[in-house]
Amino acid sequence: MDRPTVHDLARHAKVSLATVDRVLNGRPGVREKTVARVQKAIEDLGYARDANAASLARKKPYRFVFLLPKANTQFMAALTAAIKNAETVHAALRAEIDIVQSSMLTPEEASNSIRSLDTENIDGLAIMAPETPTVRDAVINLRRSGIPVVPIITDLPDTECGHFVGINNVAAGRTAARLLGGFVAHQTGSIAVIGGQTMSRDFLDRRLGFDAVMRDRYPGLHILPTAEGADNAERVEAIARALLQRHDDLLGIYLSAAGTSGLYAALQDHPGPLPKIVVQDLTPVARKGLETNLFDIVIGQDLGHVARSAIRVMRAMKDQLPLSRDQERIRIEVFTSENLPDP
Amino acid sequence: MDRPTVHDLARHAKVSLATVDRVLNGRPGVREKTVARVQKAIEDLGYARDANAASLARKKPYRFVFLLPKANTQFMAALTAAIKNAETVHAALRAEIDIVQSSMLTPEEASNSIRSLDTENIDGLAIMAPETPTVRDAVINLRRSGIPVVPIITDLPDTECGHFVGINNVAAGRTAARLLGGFVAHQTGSIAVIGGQTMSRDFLDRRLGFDAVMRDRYPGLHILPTAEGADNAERVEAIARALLQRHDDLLGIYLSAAGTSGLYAALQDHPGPLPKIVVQDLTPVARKGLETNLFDIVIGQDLGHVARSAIRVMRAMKDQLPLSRDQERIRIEVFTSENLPDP
DNA sequence: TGCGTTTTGATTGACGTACCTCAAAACTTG
DNA sequence: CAAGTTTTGAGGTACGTCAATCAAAACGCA
Repeated sequence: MDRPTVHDLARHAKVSLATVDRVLNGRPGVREKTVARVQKAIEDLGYARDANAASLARKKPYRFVFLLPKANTQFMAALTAAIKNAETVHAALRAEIDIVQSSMLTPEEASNSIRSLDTENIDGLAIMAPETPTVRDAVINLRRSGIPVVPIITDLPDTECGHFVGINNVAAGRTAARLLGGFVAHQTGSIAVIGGQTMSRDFLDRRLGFDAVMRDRYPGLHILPTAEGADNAERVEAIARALLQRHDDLLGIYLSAAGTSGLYAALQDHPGPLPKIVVQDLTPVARKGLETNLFDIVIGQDLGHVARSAIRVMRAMKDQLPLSRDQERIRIEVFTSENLPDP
Repeated sequence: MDRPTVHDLARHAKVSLATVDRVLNGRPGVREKTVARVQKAIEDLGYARDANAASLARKKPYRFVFLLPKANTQFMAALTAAIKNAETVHAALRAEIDIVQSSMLTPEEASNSIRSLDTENIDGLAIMAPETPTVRDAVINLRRSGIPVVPIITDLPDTECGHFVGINNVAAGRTAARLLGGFVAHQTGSIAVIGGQTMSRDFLDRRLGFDAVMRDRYPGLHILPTAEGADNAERVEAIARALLQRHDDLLGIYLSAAGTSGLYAALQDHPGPLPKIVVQDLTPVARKGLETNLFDIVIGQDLGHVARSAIRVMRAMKDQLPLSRDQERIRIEVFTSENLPDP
């Protein structure tokens, strides 16, 4: 009934402890046949490494890297803060976290920043990057060389990563549409969507979901062509001012990317009734927007949960531990001024 | 820079390892003066027990009890399932979980079920119970005798428990009001609230929040007197049918307690347009209600998170470990048919 | 002061894994 | 089949805590 140990593995596979250890920790010098025998024993006995004993015995801490795009947004500030905080909380896991921020505006920059990582001394990589072929190749390379890679915030499909840590962005867009639509469905008029970086998968997914629900559930509303805010507050502000001025039937705006403070500024000194506003991510200015009733809904994700989950997932991948899908699922959060958590 | 160990404590407090161990694990036979010296050393060095080493060395598992009201609702079924699941996920914590369900319909029953626990062999208690003076006294008794107690789902204020695991129910009610109000605010008509057990603090808090937001933000809507659904599907069904029949200006219903299947049944065969529906807790029937568009919004909380968090909190209290408020905060979830998680 | 009692010290062996060394055995290759 | 290389075995130490033992010291009390 007790959990099997390495000793049980050795006995069952008819090899020595040293060999089991070599297999478990990927050390060289074991014939394939023997590796297979040990792995069969792992299967047969349902062995799972005792995480407590492992991290106790381990001298060197794990070295995990978070590779993030360099952007001067409140969202990125909140994300890096959450990662740093997770490091201290997870001190028991003996994980050292490096946050690497590098410009990823072009596909070349993005894949270069992946390739320039010191892959020798890395136990895992959590990455937020645009989905381009070069990025995909660079990530697949890392995976093939045995390094756990976990996409966070924005998914990288078809990169053999196995697990994405972040919300379902299609569902987030759908939710935004449902709430915004529900608030204004009794009227006829137009709805605007302000987007971000075109290469960014998360933004594309959200728009996809938003458009689908608007089309199917609220056909009476007119969706304006998506404006490119480029995650930039000034651009977003200009776009928002133009929208407010030119469309007197504007019922709602969904800001599905960064640049929230631009929208806030535009709304702040707009005379007359405001459209319903849904924005993405509970940044400080988004919170202020809710508190001042300029914004109605904020769709978000718990960045602390994202950071902690990414660390757990990298560790589980590194040590071939099972992970609980249930615990690692990041939930879409819906904030109004009524349910803001304490800052 | 390394974390201090028991050896450092012993040296700093000028006592032996054995004495440090006695203090740390509450074993008898240490003078108060010496206890104080050791505790000062803990303070000075910022010592925190290494959870990995502790759970590795520990022979006997922790014994935690979840004391829940006996009720044949889908919510309770989901809660017990989540607790059982958390036990297997947290196998590494060496925690054995007992779920005790006992009737708590009267204050006497409730406090009796607390008193009848075998407090000798318990390392912590997670409790969901109505807030009555007798319950409060029983809980305070437990706390005074050194047993960690954690209220879950519904809070027990003023019981010296230190931490509540569950959502802010006032905020949940406020959120329900904001969304329901937002959906119907352009019309005039009435809104119904169906409640549950009167003694239940969570339900009272939700109604409080709901009423406040309705009053302040949507004064045009008429709130009908709260109907007592008693967490019972048949009663709720009867109430809902009566509401639908008698109030032809009924714009929305907030079901803030159990009995969701009754509401579902009443709506299912109601001819004509339906009011907007907000229900509490993502039970199977609530999910079906969203999928079939009978319900609009479900307010919930992640029961898996509640169960895991309660276990972590009990363990932290038992071992005097610090806990991360951030990680233990349970978030209010807002579900629509657009963001239902995979079952 | 001497007695018994309480408090403290010194020491030891788990717990399950990581990581290291050295030697023995099993293979390969010419 | 000998020489070299690769693979395997045997064994030990360490990680930080728990839990227990036994002896020594400090204390209270007559």
